[in-house]
Amino acid sequence: MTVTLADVAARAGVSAATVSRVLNSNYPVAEATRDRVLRAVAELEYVANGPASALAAATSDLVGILVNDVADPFFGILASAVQSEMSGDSTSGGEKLAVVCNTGGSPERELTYLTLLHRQRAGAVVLTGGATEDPAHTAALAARVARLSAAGTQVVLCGRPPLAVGVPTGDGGSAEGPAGASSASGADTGPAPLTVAFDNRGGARSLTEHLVALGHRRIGCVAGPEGLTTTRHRLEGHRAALAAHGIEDVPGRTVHGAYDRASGYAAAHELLRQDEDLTAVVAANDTVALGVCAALREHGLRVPEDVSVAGFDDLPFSTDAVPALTTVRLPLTEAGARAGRLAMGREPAPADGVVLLSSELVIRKSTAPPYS
Amino acid sequence: MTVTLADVAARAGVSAATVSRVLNSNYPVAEATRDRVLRAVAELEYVANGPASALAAATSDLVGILVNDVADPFFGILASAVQSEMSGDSTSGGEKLAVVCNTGGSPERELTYLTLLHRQRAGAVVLTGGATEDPAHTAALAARVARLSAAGTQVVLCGRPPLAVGVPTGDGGSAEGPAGASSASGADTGPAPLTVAFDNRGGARSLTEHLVALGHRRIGCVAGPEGLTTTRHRLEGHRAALAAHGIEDVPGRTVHGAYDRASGYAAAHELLRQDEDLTAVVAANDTVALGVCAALREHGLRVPEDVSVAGFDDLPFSTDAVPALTTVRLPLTEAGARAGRLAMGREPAPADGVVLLSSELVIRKSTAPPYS
DNA sequence: CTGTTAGCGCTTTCAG
DNA sequence: CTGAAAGCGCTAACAG
Repeated sequence: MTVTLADVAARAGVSAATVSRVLNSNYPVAEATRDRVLRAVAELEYVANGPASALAAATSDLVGILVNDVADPFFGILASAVQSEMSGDSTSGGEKLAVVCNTGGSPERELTYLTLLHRQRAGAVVLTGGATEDPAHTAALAARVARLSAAGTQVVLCGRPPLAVGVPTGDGGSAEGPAGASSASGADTGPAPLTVAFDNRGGARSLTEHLVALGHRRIGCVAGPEGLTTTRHRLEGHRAALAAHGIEDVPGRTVHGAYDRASGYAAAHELLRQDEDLTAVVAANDTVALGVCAALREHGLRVPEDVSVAGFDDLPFSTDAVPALTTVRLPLTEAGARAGRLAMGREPAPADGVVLLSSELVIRKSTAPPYS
Repeated sequence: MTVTLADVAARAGVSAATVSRVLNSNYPVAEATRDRVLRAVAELEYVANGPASALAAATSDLVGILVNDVADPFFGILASAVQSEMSGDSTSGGEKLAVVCNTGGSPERELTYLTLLHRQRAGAVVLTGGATEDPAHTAALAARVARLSAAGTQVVLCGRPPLAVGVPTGDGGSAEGPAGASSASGADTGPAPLTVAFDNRGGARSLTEHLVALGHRRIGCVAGPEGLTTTRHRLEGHRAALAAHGIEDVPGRTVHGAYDRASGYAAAHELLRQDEDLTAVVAANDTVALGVCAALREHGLRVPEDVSVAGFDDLPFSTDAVPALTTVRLPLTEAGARAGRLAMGREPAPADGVVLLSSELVIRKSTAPPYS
């Protein structure tokens, strides 16, 4: 049936052990023998059995990348960067199978994938995007991550805050109830989770401050879904800017919604219904901003003459929008690349395990001084 | 160290076989026993060893999705659809690890991933996006796919034409040279590769015909990268429309480039240099069309008053562009879903193994009759 | 319904 | 430098 190591060994006239050694090049083998083996491998079109190697070696060449939504360029860019850094880029022959898993923003699927990856004994896992803040989920996630770490898997969080550590068993409140008889205490805590975070708070703050500096006072805010770290941080930054300038944070001026265009569209309508005289709107991200612009246009409002609109992330299409979007640029590619390198141990981890990437305000055409 | 099946068996007071049976629920087990086992699993926080199962059962729960560029929404949408259909959607407990692999458009990486997936004994693999037409690569790809099929992996091509079959060993020309002593002849050819293809040719043709019907005669064409099936098909459709209406296909009016914005931007400048009087431009896809629009605007040309522009794919942002893009809608989500179902054997395969999905012309604001 | 018995294909000491 | 042998953790016949 399918060609095995033994077949190759037989054809090359050596032992299986030798074939294994040349294939993994982790042990000295005579030049001549190596050639013979390699030839046999080619002739037989041998393809190693990954599961078998993984089982025997207790480690696999699989590394995972979790994203909230593959169809969203934000994650696509991040994933692409992480991935190209993880795939053994022809440097060390260590071919890694870097795979991206789509959670669709569902906390359950996130946990499921983590388990699946753990099952496969993945060498590393990077979790991208904002984290759900529900306590039960946070606890479950921390537990999964701890187990992964204990199993030797390097976990890297990218685009979300560091995980609260030291969450041992026996916590109250959690729905599940893993009982006592667990493994030994302490000891094997594997590699500590690392983090590459964005300065969402600072970015949002400077964005709103830009608007305030322009003269805006009645600023609407289309925030992301509630219960997501990213949403909270951006909102906090926005509010901090408002507070710093003595502008009242009117509740009705903030609306929550998904990170997509439809949500921006609906939110803008809602915002306008609450307060017809808004002079500016900060959106949860660029995609949402596009939806906001569309809704505004339908109301006969011009951007930025009548209402200024700002996005967040600076995705590629933002520059093509009409008018080009004022936004906050997040170093997505750098973040992904560093997360990938950290995961592969190709970059020294910072002492506190956290890399904070700064954001940059990008002023384009969608914001201007208020008309009236 | 890590908890194994045996540990669970011991704790539950049963044999390993029984634990395996309740975990895989593929064999009758007494209710009481099952509960006992499940409890032990929970208490011990047991996570099965995937590689070990895969080795013993000779199949893994890994399924792969190859895409040219995760950061491109076209692939993101496709991948997302395929993936949600592949992940055991809570129906049958069969949790699959659906992973997407980013080839970055590189033929070599495509082959590498195929090998890696084969190594992992993936249960299914879907290859998305246009295929490279280089003969050497096509042969290598066909060989890899044949080997995957022989290994029992269901291969599905999505968004690319069916693979030419019957490519046995001993072909001339190929760079590599797998020698004789291969396996037995014929016999175990596993599941035949399936295909879900788009009607790129027809879509492109109707798009150009729309332009011709509007009165355009000097139509520029920004085609995708050469040597890609998708590029060739769309170009053929465009030319067929031209020919059908007796319009000369001036060579200088077609420019090739990548499927990205920058390429559209550069191509439009190039096109304008060749022929200042172009009245319309059909772009390789929507993203490219955006680049074309930007370049046109820089030239002081209005869309669609001075020059009409059309895209392809109908990605989400096309409707938000100003003006909204006339384009050809490809049923991306349906294609991905069907490919996923086909891969999982959840949908009967058509007799000839090919599902052809039709495209639909979407007329919006970026095309209009020529000015002069 | 449940336990026993063999491996799955590879890596890895441990001796040559 | 190379071979022999002992599993890695799980599944899959077979017997009970």
